[in-house]
Amino acid sequence: MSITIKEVAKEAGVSISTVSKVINKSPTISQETAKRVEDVMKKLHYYPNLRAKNFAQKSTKNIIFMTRLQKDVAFMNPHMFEIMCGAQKTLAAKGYNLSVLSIDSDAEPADEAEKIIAQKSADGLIIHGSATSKGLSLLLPGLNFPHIIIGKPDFESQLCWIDTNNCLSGEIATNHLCNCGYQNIAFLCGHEEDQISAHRLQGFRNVMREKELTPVCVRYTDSSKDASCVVMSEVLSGEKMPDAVICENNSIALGSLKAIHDFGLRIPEDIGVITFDNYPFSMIMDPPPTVVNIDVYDMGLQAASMLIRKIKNPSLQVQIYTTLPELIVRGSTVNI
Amino acid sequence: MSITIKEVAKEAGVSISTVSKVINKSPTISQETAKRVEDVMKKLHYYPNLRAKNFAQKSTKNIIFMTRLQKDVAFMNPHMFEIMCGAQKTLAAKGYNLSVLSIDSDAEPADEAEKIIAQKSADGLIIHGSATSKGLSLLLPGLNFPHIIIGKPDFESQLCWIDTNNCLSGEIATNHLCNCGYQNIAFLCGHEEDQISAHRLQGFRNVMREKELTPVCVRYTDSSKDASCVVMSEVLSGEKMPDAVICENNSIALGSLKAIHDFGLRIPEDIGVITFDNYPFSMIMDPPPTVVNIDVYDMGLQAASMLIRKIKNPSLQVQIYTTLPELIVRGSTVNI
DNA sequence: TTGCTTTAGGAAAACGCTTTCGCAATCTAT
DNA sequence: ATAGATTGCGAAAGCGTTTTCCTAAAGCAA
Repeated sequence: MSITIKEVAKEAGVSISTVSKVINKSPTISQETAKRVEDVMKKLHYYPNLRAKNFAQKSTKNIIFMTRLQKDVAFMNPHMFEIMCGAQKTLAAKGYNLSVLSIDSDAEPADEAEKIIAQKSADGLIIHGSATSKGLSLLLPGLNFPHIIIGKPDFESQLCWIDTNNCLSGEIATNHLCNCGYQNIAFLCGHEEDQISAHRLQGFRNVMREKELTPVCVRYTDSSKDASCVVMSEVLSGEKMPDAVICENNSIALGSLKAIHDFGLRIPEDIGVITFDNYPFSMIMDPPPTVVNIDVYDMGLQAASMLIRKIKNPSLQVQIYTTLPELIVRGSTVNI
Repeated sequence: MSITIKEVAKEAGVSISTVSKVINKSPTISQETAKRVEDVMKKLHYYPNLRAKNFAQKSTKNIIFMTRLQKDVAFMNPHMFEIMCGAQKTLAAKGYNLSVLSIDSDAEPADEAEKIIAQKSADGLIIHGSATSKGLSLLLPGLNFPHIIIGKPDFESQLCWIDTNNCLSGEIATNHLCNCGYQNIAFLCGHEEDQISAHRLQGFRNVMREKELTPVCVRYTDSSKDASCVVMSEVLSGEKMPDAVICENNSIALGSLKAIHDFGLRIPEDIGVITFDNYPFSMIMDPPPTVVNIDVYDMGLQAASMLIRKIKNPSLQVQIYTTLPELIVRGSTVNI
């Protein structure tokens, strides 16, 4: 058997309460006693049994990251893991553990959450947008269990959540183009119902109106390289030639780049291109595109620290944190 | 306070031992009693307190995935997360939890492992190659703690581990080219000291010798698009023109593709290209390359199930599992 | 000195389960 | 009918901590 608080107590000639108090740095123990006990702990390689500790303290120091995982998700959605890494970092620093729970595709997140809470297997929940549901949004507010929702802009609830401001991203992109001197700007959207796309477009329109500029056009396209290449070709053949284009996502940017090359136009001299989010493959695009990015790692950091604050101070009210988009200027835009 | 086994016992008119036995499906309880207790549990929304259970059972049903995380790791190394996802899936199915622990860059993995074990905060360890060390390899065998190492071919120890067979991958790639009819094959390696690169090259040499073919050349290059583009150009300008090239990684393939295009050669008709590992960005390469891939998700599945077997049957001896590479034929090779 | 306050440390209950052991009650074989 | 085996359930100890009280000793003011 491994060594327990009892052995430490005996070896140090004190009671187990005293050892426990030393472990937990209670102020009612004298310096000398504490020192003596600590020395014994070191000598015996004693570490408190976390299971017993959690049980006695009625806490787990465990945070569950609820999400939906499936094969290839890491390839398709690295952002989710960046968030997770950020969260893990903050949590570890605060003495918490992060564990990962995938909700099966046919399971209801609310049921899983209920079970976690009833089982007391975590002190808090970080819920990724992919694992949210109507049921969850109805359940959580009544439960008074620390949690935070990440990145589901259309998830209506009075919960703590953290998200990006895609409208602002659209504004930043547009402003950057204008500041570079581009004036005739086209906007290539993803699906019409997509909230993210809609918000980015909104930001674009805001700035254009403010600057009293008229968009060359706003076009919707499938988020595939081929489809967006076709759409971009049409735009370039249109009556009004743009000198810059905002692509709502990386796939669209990829298609657009191809169309522009096929037209024999130079980027960024003849036409500027800007898109959103920093995907790994954007580095191999030619030229690497200027993007408006959000720091998802930082989102994870923030989410975790909001959660910890909530755990330590349960009376804390609903909080919303919005990560600020950052402009990363690369080869697809330039001052003209 | 939330509801405990005691309330269930009282409500069902049985002792708490009986309830416990029902929870744990002990065969010494009659059908009727079990049914009655289960009904009460449902009615009261009772779930056993996992903290208490873990404490009493001296287990945690928790597996720690030890690795090194840092900003942008999800972008740079999606494979690690695919492994994690696979592991999570198996673990969840077996009633285990997966938690993620990142070893700080200046910390020694052995110390962390020792602490986990002493604290009894997990039943087993999945150790990613990035979080291994000499110290760990010395520590673990003596500890008799269930663990498994993933994907560090140069990590010498008598531990359970799981890995890929890169030599075999090299053989598969070479065989595929030969089967297509390519005969004059060049091989572009990464760094000379890199084990993975060396093994793939070894596989190439094995097959070439076996088929009594002579490599056009074997060249080392930096794993950057530009460097490998230069090297590939040199190869193409060499005295013996290859009709196929094996690129040891995706970056090298990218550079090679560019060089080949610049030379006005057609892929796959004039020259075949094959590389390794299925990165997301390989889909946007032109043409999408044929690759020899390893199913890392499956690696995670396997790792977890080996670990569970070891936990349930501690006398199990050292096991090594090697994932089989799979050929994914895409547009960069063809029968000629 | 006396009585009061402060301080340091110990005794024991508590946390909510599991598990061992024992004991009736029932069944089975003779 | 009786002894032995079997079955179904309960009593209680145990898991390794924390935490609440309590007490003895020390400090202090008068």
